[in-house]
Parts: sequence; C-alpha cells; structure tokens
Amino acid sequence: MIESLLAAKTAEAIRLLYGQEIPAESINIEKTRKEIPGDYTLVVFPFLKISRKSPLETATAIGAFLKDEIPYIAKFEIINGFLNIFLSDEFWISFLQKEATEAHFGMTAEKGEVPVLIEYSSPNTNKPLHLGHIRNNLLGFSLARILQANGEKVFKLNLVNDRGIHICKSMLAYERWGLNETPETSGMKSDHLIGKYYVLFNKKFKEEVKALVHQGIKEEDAEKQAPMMLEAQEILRKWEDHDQETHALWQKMNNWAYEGFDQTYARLGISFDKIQHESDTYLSGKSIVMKGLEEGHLQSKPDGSVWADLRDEGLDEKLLLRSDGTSVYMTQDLGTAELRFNEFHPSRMIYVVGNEQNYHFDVLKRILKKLGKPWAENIFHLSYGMVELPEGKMKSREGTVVDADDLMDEMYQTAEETTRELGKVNDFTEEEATTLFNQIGLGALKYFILRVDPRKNMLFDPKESIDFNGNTGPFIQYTHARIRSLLRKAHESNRWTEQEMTGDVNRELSFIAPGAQEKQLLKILYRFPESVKEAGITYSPAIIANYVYELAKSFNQFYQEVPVLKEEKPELVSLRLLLSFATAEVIRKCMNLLGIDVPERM
RNA sequence: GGCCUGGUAGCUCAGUUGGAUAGAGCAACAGCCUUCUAAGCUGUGGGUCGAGGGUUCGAAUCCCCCCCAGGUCACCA
Repeated sequence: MIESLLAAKTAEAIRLLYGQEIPAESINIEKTRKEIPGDYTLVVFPFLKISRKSPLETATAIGAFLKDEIPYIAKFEIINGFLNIFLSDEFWISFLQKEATEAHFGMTAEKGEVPVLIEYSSPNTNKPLHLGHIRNNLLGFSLARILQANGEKVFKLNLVNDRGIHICKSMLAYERWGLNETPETSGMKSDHLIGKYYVLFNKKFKEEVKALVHQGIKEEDAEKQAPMMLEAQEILRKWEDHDQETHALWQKMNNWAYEGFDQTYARLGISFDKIQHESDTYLSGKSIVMKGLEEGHLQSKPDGSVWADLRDEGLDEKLLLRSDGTSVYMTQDLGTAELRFNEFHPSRMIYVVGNEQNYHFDVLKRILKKLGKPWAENIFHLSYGMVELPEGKMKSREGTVVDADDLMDEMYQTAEETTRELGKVNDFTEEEATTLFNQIGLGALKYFILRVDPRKNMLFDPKESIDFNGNTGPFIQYTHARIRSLLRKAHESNRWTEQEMTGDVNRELSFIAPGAQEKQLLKILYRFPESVKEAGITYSPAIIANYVYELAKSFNQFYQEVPVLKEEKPELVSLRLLLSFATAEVIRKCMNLLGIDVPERM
C-alpha cells in the first residue's frame, strides 16, 4: 500500500529534518479531494510545532524529501498547509497491469484453521420469513463472504427456534381447526400454512380475552387465564414430557416449516454450514448454571430460582432458572455458546441478531465472564436496526409484515415488466430471461437493504424501494453487463483474446499517460482491497455496497466521455480495455461479497 | 425513570481514526441516443449537519448540556 510507504517516509523526513520521532501509524495520508489536483495529501499543520517553520516551508521540505526517496512520486504541490502528492503515470499503469487484473486482486486466501462462527437467520418455526429476516439473512451471508475474502475460515450457523410456547400456539390452532389440512390439500407453501394457524390462534385468542374483559377481568389477567393460553401451555408441558402424540404433530408441522424455509433460502441464494435446533440445545445451559451456583458465581433464592447478580456492574439481577427449575432464553444461550465453543474453538462467535436484543447479549457476555469463561470476550453481537414500513413497525400478529416470498415475487414481476418494456430480452430464450429477471429483482432488493449501515434502522417503502435507476443494484449490474458487452465486441474484432475472455489477462502495456477519466477509475480500483478490509473489520457490507456504486458511477462517466473501441491509437485501446476489464472484475467481486449475481447481458 | 442507538437536502442514504467549498440517488426542472447498451451521462435549484456551549490553526466528526425518535430494562423468546 502506497499510503503506508508515504507515512513511513514522512516519519523519516520529520526525524531527519527536525530530529523528532513520530510513529508512522500516527501520520495520516489522505486521498486528495476530487476537485483538487493530486493523488494523496499530507496535512502538515500537525508538524508545525515540531518544525517551527511556516506551513509552506515545512511542506516544501517534507515534499522534497519524499520525492527524492520515493520513485513513484512525480511531483508535489502545496496549497495552504496541504502537501498534495502526484504519483507517476508509471505507478498507475503498473498497478493496472500487475495488480488490478490479477485474479485474486483484493482477496486474501484462507489463512488458518481457527474458524469464525456466524450465527444468522435463526427463524421461529411458527411463521414464514418476512422482511426483517431478509435483512438478517442478507447481512449474515454477506458478512460471511466478506470475512472469507479477508482470509478467515468461516462457519455459518443457523439456530432454529423450533420449540416453545409460540409453536404450541400454531399446533393448538391446527389441532382445533385444521381438519388435517396439508400443504398439498391446501395448495399453500408449507411455512405459510403454519403461519395461517399462528395468525388464527391470535385471532381466536383475542376474542377470548375480549370476552373475559367484558366479564370484568383485567386485560392483563385475562390474557393469562384465557383457556387457549392455558391449553397452549399444557401442550408445551406435554411436549417437555415427551408425549408421543404431541411430538408427532410438532414434528409434522416443523417439517413443513423447514420445507418452506429451505425454498425461501434457496431463492434468496443464502446457505448455512450447519443447522442447529433449539430443541436439541435448550437443556444444555442448565448444567453450567448449576455449576456456577456451586462455585458461588450465581445465587439462588428461597423459591429455588437461580439468578446472576449484575448489580455491581450497573445492571440488574438476571433470572437463569425458574423456580420450577426450567430454563429461560438466557440459559439456553449460555449453553449453546459453550457447546459451540467446545465444538469449534472459534476465534470469534458472531451473532447476527436485531438490536432489540442488545441488552440480552450484553448480559450474556457478562454472565459468561462471571462464570469464568475467557472466550466470552470473543462473542460479538452484530446488532442491526429494524426495517420499518411507512406505516411504522411491522407486527406479525397484525398482518402488517412484508412477507419474504411475496416480496421476492413482486421484485421479480417488476424486473420482468421493466426489462420487457426496455426491450432488453428480445433475443433471450425464456430460460435466460427468467434468470435475468431473478438476478435483477433480487439484485435490487439485496442492494437496497445492504447499502444501509447495518446498525441503523432503515425505512422500506414498497413503492419507492423497487427502483432500478440511480444508486441501486440494477445500476451496478447494468454497468457490469455494459463492460462485458464491450469486451465481447473487442473479442469479435480481435482486440481481446479468447484467453482474455476467460479472465486470464496478462497484458503488457506500453507506457501511456492515463487521462483524467482513466486515472479517476484507477484510483477507485486501487481502494478495493482496503474496502474489503474495512468491511471485514467493521462487519459492514454497506462499505462494499457504497464502494462498488462509486466505482460503477465512475465507470459510466468514463464510458460516456472516452471512446474505447473507437479510439484510434492501439495502445490506448489496450489500456482502456484493460481498465474496463479490471472494473468489471471488481464489480463482480463486490457484488459477490453482497451475494448478488451480475449478468453478462441486460 | 435508568441504560443503549440514532438525528446530515422535500424523501432514502453516504461521509464521523478532526482537515480544503458537507456528497450521492430519488423527486423537480433543462439538455444529450445516425457513434462501444440512454437501467446511462451532463447541468440547475435544494443544507444554521436536531439546538446551544466548549476543546483548536481547523469540528458533521471529540467533550458537556438540552431537545426529538427508536430500542430495552419479564419466572416471554
């Protein structure tokens, strides 16, 4: 990286010129602002106290030193206290030829055997996936790819919440009103069938509560006393007692849910390395809690309940075992965390979970530390914001959710309409067209969600969100398709070889000064590896999304203003083809990190 | 009420290890297709970066205080 070289040499300059040691890491080399000529900028104000000279004198001295020491520097200019450094054309040409067109440019090969665990998705089996899950799934999947690109060995986990009172509610409604309906007889997607009964439960339950309230019972109490709630709790007890009939129904309905989820995952294009079920892990936390109690890290109360006391850390007490000895959510997570640690010995465990659970994960870490687990430090909660609709929050009970499958259908339809209107698929086969509509529809959806900083809440307006112009997925896909088309044309006219078409590019360039447009693109391409790194450090696919938009936009400007195949000088044609190729490759890689396909034509 | 996030153009979002005149897209308006894909490009208008104070050569960015919005503080998950 040229920045670190510049920083190191600047430190050296200050040592030799002014006799003061400054760590190179503390020196900030910035990219020169777009409107100002130059490639990199050193702000000299911080050094004035050391140099005891004017900004101009200080910048001149440092600039001269750098230019002598670093052959890549062509010249420098000083504006106020800003030392603007110009890299030579040779530097940029060499970068394009040697690095940017390399197959592994920006990608780090897997470095070790110690995995990073990423848990994401983690659906409940009582209802189909909705928009909130989509954000979760896309973030988790993209993050996995980003960490892989940073050389990490990644293990993707999905912990399915397949037990508990909420599942019993669907089961109860199905038993009572289901008439043995199946996905086949109903013609419904299997997870939607389950969702139907969950909604039905809530509807009937509400009626019961209303009736009780009418009799003069307080709403809070009515909710606890309602016969349906009591019955659902009874089903849960039977389930925990391994009642055969209950388990059979539970199994049957859960399988429907899985079947539906698998279809949705496949369509979304995401996957997991391992699926864990809460029904298998939910008991595992109990033993650590008991051990913690014996060792005096946890406390029991007279009624037999067990608590972690976090009051000295500014938090409250946290229940870990109920008075009847059963475990709560936190207990399960303690157990699951230890199971995972023992199985994988990961360097980090990342949980992709919504920000409404910030407190939960804060407490989880603190309790694990209290229990003497040193690896608690390696737990990271990737806390993402909620997706809001124009009307406000989504509520699954009130049917105000945006269903994942419906949304993908809509995206597909809009993609198809728009694409047909533009006449883009006139010479496509039906199969090719279908693939393209999927790519565009999903590309728009995924990009729309991933370009926003994960931790922020975001607004999803169904009408405005399905846009294919401007800062959108299809815009970037289109840029890629444009370049590929250019390369195909170049191939037809024998200016891009068969071998190069396969991505194996190793072309010697004669030194030609890149123009302003070319240089602008080269500078953005040069930043690709650092963007990947930064996205990995901050766990933020949004960094990649915003980077690739900037790249695509810059390419379109270049494409508009500079001829490639119509250029007369063969050396320039060669340079521009190489630049276009490198851009397409980086676009493809970025989109791949986001889990988005790029078409060859559109 | 305590704790945690966030507040940037009409709308959706970038930019926050302190740097030069705060950027994109959408929406509005005006241009550019006999020339490599117009899902594109160019231009115009639009901002007290929630308010106020402080730190310094320099603050959207750091500190303090206040306002607003969301989340959370269950023997729910």
